Amino acid sequence: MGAVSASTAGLLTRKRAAPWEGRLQSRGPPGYDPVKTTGCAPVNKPPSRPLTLRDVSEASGVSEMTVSRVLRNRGDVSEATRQKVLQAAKRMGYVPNKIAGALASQRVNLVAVIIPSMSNMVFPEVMTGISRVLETSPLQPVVGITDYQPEKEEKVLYEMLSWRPSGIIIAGLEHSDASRAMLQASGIPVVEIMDTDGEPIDSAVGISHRRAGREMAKAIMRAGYRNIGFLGTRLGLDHRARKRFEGFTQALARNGLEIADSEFYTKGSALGKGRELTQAILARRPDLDCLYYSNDIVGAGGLLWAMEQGYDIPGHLGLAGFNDVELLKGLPRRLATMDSCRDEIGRRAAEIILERVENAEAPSHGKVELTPKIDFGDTLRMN
Amino acid sequence: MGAVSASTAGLLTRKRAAPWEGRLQSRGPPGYDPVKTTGCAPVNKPPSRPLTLRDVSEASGVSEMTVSRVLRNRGDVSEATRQKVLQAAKRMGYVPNKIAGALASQRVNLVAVIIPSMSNMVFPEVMTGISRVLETSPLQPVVGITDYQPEKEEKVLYEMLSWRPSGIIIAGLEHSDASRAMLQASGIPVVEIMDTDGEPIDSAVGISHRRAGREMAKAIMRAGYRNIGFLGTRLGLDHRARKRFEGFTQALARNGLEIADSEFYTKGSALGKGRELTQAILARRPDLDCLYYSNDIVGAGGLLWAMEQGYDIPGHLGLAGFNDVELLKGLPRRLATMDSCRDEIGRRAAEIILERVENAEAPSHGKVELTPKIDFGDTLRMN
DNA sequence: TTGAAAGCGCTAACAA
DNA sequence: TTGTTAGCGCTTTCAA
Repeated sequence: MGAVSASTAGLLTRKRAAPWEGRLQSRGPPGYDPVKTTGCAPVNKPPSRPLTLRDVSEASGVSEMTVSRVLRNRGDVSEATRQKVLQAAKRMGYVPNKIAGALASQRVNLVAVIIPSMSNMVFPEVMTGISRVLETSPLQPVVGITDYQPEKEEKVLYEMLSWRPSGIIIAGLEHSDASRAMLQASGIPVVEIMDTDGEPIDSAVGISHRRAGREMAKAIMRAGYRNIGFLGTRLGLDHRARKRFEGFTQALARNGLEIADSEFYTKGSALGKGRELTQAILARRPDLDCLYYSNDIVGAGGLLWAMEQGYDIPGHLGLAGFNDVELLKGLPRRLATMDSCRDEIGRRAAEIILERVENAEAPSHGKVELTPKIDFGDTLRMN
Repeated sequence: MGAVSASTAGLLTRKRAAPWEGRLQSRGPPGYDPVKTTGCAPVNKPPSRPLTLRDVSEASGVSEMTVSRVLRNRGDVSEATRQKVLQAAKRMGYVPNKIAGALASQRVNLVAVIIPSMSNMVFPEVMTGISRVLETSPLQPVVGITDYQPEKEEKVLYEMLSWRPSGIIIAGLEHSDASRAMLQASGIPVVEIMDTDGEPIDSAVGISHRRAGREMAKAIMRAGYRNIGFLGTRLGLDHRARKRFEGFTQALARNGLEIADSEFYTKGSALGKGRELTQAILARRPDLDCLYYSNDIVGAGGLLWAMEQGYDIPGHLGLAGFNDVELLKGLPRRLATMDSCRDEIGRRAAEIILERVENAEAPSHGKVELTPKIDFGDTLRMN
């Protein structure tokens, strides 16, 4: 997702400042009629130069400053003047220049959101949570993608910081030294999301993936499974998947067990890979009685394949994934999984940014660790 | 997806201007060491005020102007001065202020990309195509989401235009009058994507969804199916789905057929809905011999359900979707579908923007209509 | 090769 | 309630 949605405070509705009085602002298009108005589009001279406040000022016979005030509904302006300005702006199709506004006010109502990928549905869902909260404010999210690469994270971060956003939400706690330095030096609120296994730079909201791995291991062992395989993306790029794996093996180890076998993949359709890898691992180790997948999509592939093969699930073969993706709701059986609290992570992160932007003195929240719950679905014995 | 990736031209590598000489610029972080450098993070005084060019100028004893030149590698600067400036900038952790730069140069290297949603995997895939092309240039995509709502499109568009981007890529050909007016008045290149059934404002890249619907109808009829049902999202919000439906029914009509029954949904897990709706429609009309879905995900749900029920596919029941999503590759059978050319649409759109940004005189490309191909998969008879 | 001056379009702060 | 005056941090332009 990306820069999203203006909020609704209305120039045209005369709504005066919201909670953001004096610190933040927002408004809808003054220069254009509401949706579906037919006819009366703005004057149609192909403009060589974009319109400025001065143009509106001249056209309306009101000083630039007052025009500016009307357009932001700040300060007291007489209703008459107000209308004059609004009409002129609307007629001309004036769109304010935020570049200039931001430079003058030293205030940029953007929140940089830096995430590894958009193809992994987890991140769009986090974005949804973020957007929902920011929509109630004048802040807008702007997204940068890192493709799980620290070098790219560095570049994207640098690029975003050069726009002087009001806050940063960034996935993960692992960053290059340079990235950490930039974040530290930025002087704006930073919320690291998705993970709490590590030291946040400022605040962090997420779950402990080590713990998630441990909990799932415990549930699996409690259900009596003993020969356990692990399937997933190649670890290393994805710190959170790696931490789940670590937590998982650690919990097994505490009970004197270890992973019997594992399969990893790097690219390709996750669902398709789930099939292939499951087939491969079970061909090699037909004695396996439980498979833990690094995410629900590979898990779903495995489930489909295993069902076709007629495996007794969860009786002789248990299956578990991670993420609680929406997609699972349409599978023939509900795959056991663990909610990764994506929506709440997004919302909490955005709330922290909002709070810090409104009150620069507000203290860091430190780590906010959410607790994911196991959903046994139909693919794991329950005890 | 969102603002993505800087390109790689290197301050530190002395690479002089690329094809963008004089019009565009880009560079990597000067103030920070490359990834994983340990130690020597920038000086760590919590900065009350972000650093400016003047700070670097003072620290290096070089005029602001020359510092600016070095940092953008523009104009001739002696190697000695160059090094002095670079070192100072790096040591201090200076990050240039693009707000100021953009205001002064009247140039903003951003391309606004306005799409309905991120949850529909179609759009992230288009974004990937766009990013891949823009990465070779100094332009960066910035995304706005409309949730399929014209009012929101208007707001997002207004918001984005107020940042004075260099170009706009926007999904669809249907916009409110106000939005059209803004696009027209913006004076920047506009590429409407995904659809070619209609009149573009400037350029358009996409496929004809009416034609896509017709082609699928013809293929279905050619294969001998006669009692055809339609399942999908409620039409109206999604113009492209509606156009496919129209094309589909139109082609049937030409052969004296019409849709025997249909089911629509608005929200919920698409896969889950695919199951439910398929069950519902076949319960009501057991005589149906083919189902056309408005997208592959609902189609996949239907396929899974129908297979469980033991339907003879494609013998007694044909199934077809639309979009060619990656996900299908892991299903027990390959659902018949049609590629929507998402990657190419993204790439072509970005290329058009690039061309127009480099050469303001370049003519509009008008409509670029791509041709999707039917993939019969395993769920449609081929004759 | 370097520097000085003049804005870019807007808003903060103050004056009227 | 309205207007005036200075910038915001950078780049353009022109002069040295």
